[in-house]
Amino acid sequence: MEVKDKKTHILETAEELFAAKGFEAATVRDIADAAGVNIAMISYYFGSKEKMMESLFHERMVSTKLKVEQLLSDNTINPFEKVEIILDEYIKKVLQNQSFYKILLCEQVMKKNPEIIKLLKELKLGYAQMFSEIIKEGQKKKLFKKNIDVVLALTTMTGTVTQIMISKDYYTEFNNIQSTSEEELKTVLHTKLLVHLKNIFKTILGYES
Amino acid sequence: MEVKDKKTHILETAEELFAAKGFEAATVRDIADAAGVNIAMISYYFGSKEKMMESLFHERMVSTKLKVEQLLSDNTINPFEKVEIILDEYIKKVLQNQSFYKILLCEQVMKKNPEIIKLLKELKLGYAQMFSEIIKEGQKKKLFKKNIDVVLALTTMTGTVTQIMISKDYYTEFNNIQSTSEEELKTVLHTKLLVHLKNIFKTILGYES
DNA sequence: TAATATTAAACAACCGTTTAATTAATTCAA
DNA sequence: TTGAATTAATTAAACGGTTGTTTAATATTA
Repeated sequence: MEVKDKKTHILETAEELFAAKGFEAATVRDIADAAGVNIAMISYYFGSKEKMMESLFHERMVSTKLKVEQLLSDNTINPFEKVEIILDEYIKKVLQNQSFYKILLCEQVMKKNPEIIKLLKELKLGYAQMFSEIIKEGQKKKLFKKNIDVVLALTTMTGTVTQIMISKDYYTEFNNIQSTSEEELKTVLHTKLLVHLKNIFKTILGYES
Repeated sequence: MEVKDKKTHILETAEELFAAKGFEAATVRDIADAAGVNIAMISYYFGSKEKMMESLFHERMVSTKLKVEQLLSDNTINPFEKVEIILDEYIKKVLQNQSFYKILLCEQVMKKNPEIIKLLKELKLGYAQMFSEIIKEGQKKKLFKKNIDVVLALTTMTGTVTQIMISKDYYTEFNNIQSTSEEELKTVLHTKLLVHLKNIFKTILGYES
């Protein structure tokens, strides 16, 4: 196996264990064992356990921003369709990278690693700024109402999707669909969440289709 | 100081440290030092660090269920007003017990302690059941629409409020209100969240005031 | 006097990281 | 293409420090 593949493999293993046990409880021995490498390799490759976590965040967060930026400048799509695309992309991303978003959630609670909270702040404010411009565009075209709370709107999006992720077992149990496979459940949740959030955002934005 | 007061004091100190550092990172020495007691007192009073955590959850979760149960059986209040009360009470509770709800959030992610996830499951499903009955009542009176996804609705409530709690610094920064005190901010957030969620729930329930 | 509360010290186990030795891969003149 | 020289990768073992918990002695209260 190549060096880069090995680093990636360790990072993916660490991601799963951090999500399942938390950063502190997932020991470097756990991670090394699960990845099938020597303990010393983690310091050798990443410098430290903490820097490994930072590497993970860098790895996972670079790809996020690009798509929204190019979406923003597309004049052939109307503002609410842009919102729909953002909702769809976000739901997809969270459901397909649940481990990382679990880690992200806990990291937002603790705010312990300065490098990570810096990265997160940039991403969040940048995201809010871009979303804000879509809203402004919609307001100019008289499609959206005035005085929309951008952060509150995005909070409902991230909050709802994140919350479903960490409590999907209650969802299946309450709705008696425990038998469905993980992959099926993802599809169901994606569809349900998208319809749910679209309706909510129509209200938030004052948009009438 | 009485024994019960002392136990409560330790538990409150632990609560703050668990929320700030996480369960693993907050050591019994941290907690004992911060509470001004000997390390051995934690095992003496609670049995172990883990059981101390369980004590905290028992302590914080008993008071939650009662209010909603008596609300349910009150026939003088119409269904949407009941929903409004639930929203108001939940927002208040989270904003006033942020440390606990941060711990709760992380614990939902990890699902490590069986005793806690059992408690949580009971509470969540019970809550959903009661909320479901309010919705049924509203549907019978032709106030709410059919086919309402109860869990999804509650998810938006808990998700939005929880997410605001862990990212309120972005809220203040984006809206340029960093100068406001913590207590003022709570009031502002309570008001904003309540209006925001009321509108959302009108959509979700199909209720027209 | 008996039960309870509190303490400092010690316990074994585990933590993340480093070391020093060994193996594997790469480089490059012949 | 070969084979010595150099660099990189991998290992087991050890490092000092910290972890949650317990002990045995002392102080406090009933």
